[in-house]
Amino acid sequence: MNYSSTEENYIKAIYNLRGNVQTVGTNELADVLDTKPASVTDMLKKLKSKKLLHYEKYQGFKLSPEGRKVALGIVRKHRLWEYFLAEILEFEWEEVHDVAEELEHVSSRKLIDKLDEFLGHPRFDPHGDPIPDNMGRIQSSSQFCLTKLPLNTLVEVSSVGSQSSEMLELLRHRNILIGTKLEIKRRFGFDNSLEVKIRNMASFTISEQLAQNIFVKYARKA
Amino acid sequence: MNYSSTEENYIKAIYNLRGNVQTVGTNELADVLDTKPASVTDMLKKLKSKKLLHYEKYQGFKLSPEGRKVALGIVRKHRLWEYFLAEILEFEWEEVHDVAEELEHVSSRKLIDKLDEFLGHPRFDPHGDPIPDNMGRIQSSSQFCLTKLPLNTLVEVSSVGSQSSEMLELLRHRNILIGTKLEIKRRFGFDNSLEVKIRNMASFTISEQLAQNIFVKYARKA
DNA sequence: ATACTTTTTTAGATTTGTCTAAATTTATTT
DNA sequence: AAATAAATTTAGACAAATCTAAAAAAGTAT
Repeated sequence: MNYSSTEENYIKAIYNLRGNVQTVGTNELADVLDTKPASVTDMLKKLKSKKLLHYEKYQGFKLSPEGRKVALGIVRKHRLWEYFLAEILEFEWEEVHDVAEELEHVSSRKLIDKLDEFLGHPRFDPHGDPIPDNMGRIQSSSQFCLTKLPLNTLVEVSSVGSQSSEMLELLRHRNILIGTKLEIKRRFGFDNSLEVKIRNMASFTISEQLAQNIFVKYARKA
Repeated sequence: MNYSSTEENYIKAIYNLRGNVQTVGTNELADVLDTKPASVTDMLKKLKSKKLLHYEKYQGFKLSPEGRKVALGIVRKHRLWEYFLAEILEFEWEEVHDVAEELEHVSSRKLIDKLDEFLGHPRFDPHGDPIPDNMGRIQSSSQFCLTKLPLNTLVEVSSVGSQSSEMLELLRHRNILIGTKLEIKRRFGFDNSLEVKIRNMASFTISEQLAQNIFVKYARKA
């Protein structure tokens, strides 16, 4: 099945609003899509008739399994394009979102799988959000980017966002490896650099660019 | 100004039908756009009101200078994406067109200029058609691809479509340089390979892939 | 120059996605 | 539980791009 850009934007917005768990409201969706509630209602009927969501009037709505699959496909495209723009075309990371909003609606399946391959199957986009694979599987959300970590919380490094040898060299030099336990002591607003503490070591600071490529999960204090 | 995908497709089709010289007919345009003459008439009025073409009813139409500028912008995007698909993502050259039809409507100017830079400012797409530069200048049409050359016509190599060192090495080995005079003696339909003759040398064959990267202009017999 | 054919345009309808304004349902107060 | 507020849906309209069927203009033939 192929869906219009508008339909895709609705699906994606519903997905982004609530992974898929709770129910979403009409006003809320109108708000993020920058449109009117009446327009949302019209589209909901259409998406329901295409079996992309569960919807009963006045009762809210949520994606169906099929709708979720579509959403993950769009998210995959969006995040791969963001990665391409930032890593290959050297866009600043704040600039990538709007362009990716357009690119994500290009429909060729082969395009996106070839792009994925060319990029080396990255698992996270420049914002640290996970990229679904070509089967629609997404990294468990218990993992997140170091840039989003609250202070003084012990976590364990679970993956890195790129395989560039320069970055891996830097990580090795800092003694940051998969499984390393660390916490953030301070955040400097000026350049978003972070002061990092690893047990038994003096704390040190790392740049925002590096932090964006480090993904962690909560560590049991054990 | 930003134009809809549909408007862009009309502009591009008019441009492709006649560089910009003669007048185009309604039926003819309906035909290449796979739509009906009545729809074409409607769109002509709209494009005229936007000053993208000269049009008087029943008298045919052609692009205005502004329309031509828009057309060249779209052609540039189309051909750069084709080049990207073929050279970077390793699409077969017959596959690139349809995907580029979608990508060409992505509007970011920065995207296309960064892409151009990343690709090394290629001057020809995988079909041998020239890529307009970011000022809308296009290689003079007196230059064309070796694959489109009639038999037994003396031409002079004027440029090559890629700078890959492997290809340049092969060209050097064949004694094909910018300025080399040659003619095509035979075309083999099976694999589209070409038998090439350079003065004072035994003729030899070159592959379709290589021919696609050789651009020539008519040589004065001098 | 009259009749026929082809091309082009008009008129009116359709689809998609949107809107406003009014009506309806659900939720919250008191 | 009645009144009020908030969220949601309906009804009717609009713009973009398309279509069909019919009318008008241009071109061609005899």
